Amino acid sequence: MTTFDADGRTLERVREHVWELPQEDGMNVPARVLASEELLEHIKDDDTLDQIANVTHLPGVVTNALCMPDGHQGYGFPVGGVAAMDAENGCISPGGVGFDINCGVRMVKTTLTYEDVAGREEELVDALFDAVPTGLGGGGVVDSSHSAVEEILEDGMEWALREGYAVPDDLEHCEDEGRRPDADPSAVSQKAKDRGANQIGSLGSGNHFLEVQRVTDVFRDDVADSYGLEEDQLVVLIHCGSRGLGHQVCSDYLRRIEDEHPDFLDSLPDKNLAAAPAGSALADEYYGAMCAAINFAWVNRQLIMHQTREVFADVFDTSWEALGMELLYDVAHNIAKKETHTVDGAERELYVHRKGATRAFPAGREEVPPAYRDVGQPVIIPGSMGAGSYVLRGGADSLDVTFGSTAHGAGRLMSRTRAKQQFDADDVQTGLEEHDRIYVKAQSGETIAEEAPGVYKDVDEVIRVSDDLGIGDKVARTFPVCNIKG
DNA sequence: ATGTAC
Repeated sequence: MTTFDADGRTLERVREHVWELPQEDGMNVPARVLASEELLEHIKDDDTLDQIANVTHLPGVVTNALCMPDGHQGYGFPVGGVAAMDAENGCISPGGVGFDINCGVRMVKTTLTYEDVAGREEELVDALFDAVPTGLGGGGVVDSSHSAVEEILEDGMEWALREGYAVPDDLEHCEDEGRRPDADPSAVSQKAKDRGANQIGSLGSGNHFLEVQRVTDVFRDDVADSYGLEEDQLVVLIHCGSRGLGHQVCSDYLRRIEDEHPDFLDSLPDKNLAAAPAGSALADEYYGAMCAAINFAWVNRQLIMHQTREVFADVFDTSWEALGMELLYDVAHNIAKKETHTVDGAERELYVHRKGATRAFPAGREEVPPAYRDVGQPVIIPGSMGAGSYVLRGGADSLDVTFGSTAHGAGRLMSRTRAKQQFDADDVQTGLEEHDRIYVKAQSGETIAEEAPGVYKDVDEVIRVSDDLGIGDKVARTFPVCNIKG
C-alpha cells in the first residue's frame, strides 16, 4: 500500500488523488483528502488533517468527511471541508458552514473583448471602485431600513427582483434560484440585522474582490457553448458574502450551542466543531437563521452586480443589456443544505456542509437549472488576483465521491500575519501592473499584502486534481484585467 | 471572514 507520511499521521492511498485517514478512536467514518502529493506537501504540517479527522467524530456523519484539493486549516472544520450528516440522527454545525455564511462567487458575462478595454483599465477600475463600497465596516448600495432587511432575509433575490435590482434571468442563474424557503428571519438576532442594515451591497475585505477578467482558454467547447463563453471574452467575477450579518449569526449560534448543549460539546475533540443535534429546536433555529443569511448574501452580490452593470453601461456608453451582461451563475462556498444523496444504495436526507467548497452537481440532477441541466452546473473557482480563475462544470463522479462538491479556490498557503511580513503592498501592486497589466485598486494596502498572489497555492494544480477526479471538469480559464478589493 | 474582545 502506498502511504504518505504527514507529521505523525499516515495517509493511505486509495487511488490517484484520493487519500484516506483510517477510522480509529472516536471516528465514526474514515476521512478522505483529495489531493496530489504536491498539494499534500502544503498541508502535512498544519492542522488540516487533524481537523478533517475531528469532523468524523460528529454524530451521524455519513461515508467520509472530505477535504477538497484546495483545503487548509480553518476554524474547527478545515476550509475545503465537506461533511454530510444524517438529517434525522445527525447534526448541523455552524463551524461546518463558516463565519461568512454564503460567501460565494458569481460570474457576469459580457459581449466585450479584451481589445475593447485595453488602455482603459484605469478608467474602468476607478469607476468600479467608486460605485461599489469596499472595505471593513458599513456603507452599502441601498439605504438601511429595517423592513428591507427583514424582507431580504425572507425573500432573497425575489426582493431584488421586486425592487428593480434584478431581472428574472438572474434568479434562474443562482443556486436555489437565489432564495432559501427555509429562511427564518425571526431566528436572526437584532444585533445581526443591525450589522447588516447598512451593508446591503458591499464587498467587504479579506479575500473578497470584484475582478474584470478575460477568457484565455476554453477546454471543453460544447460546455463553453452552453455557458456562452469563448476565448478573449470579457467577464466579471464578484466574490463576497454576508458581511457582518452572517458573521453575527455564526457567533450567536456558536455561543448558544455552548450554553445549551455543553455535554455534547465536551464529547467532541475540538470545541470549535460545535454542532446542534438534528431535530433539536436549536438546530432548526440555526438552519432558519443560516438560510436567512444565505438570502442576504445573494442580495449583496446582486446589488454589486447591479452597480457593475451600471458602471459598464456608463463607461461604454450603452445599456448593460446591449453589453450582454448576463449572469452565468452564482455559487455558494460556505453553506449547509438539506439534500438527498444515495448512500450504500439507499436514498437519504442529509445536511451537506460545504465550508470553502462548491456544489458541483452533474448533468441530470434536478437542482441544476434547465439551461445547464444537460451539461452540469457551472462551478466558478477564483484563483489569486495574479492568477485568474476557472469555470468548471459539475463532474459525473461528484455525487459518488464528494456529495456533489469540489474545490472553491486556490487555497491559502500561509496566514495573513505571515503574508504581511513577507509581502509589501506597493511592490505587489506595481509588479502586477508592470509585469502582467493587471490593475488593482484596494481600500487598504494591508489587504493587498494579505492577498498577494504568493500567499496562494497553484490554482492550476487544484483544478487539475478536480478534473482528474471527475468531480469538476475544466471548461474555461480566465486571467485578470483589473481588480477592486477591500 | 469580521465594528479582529467575554
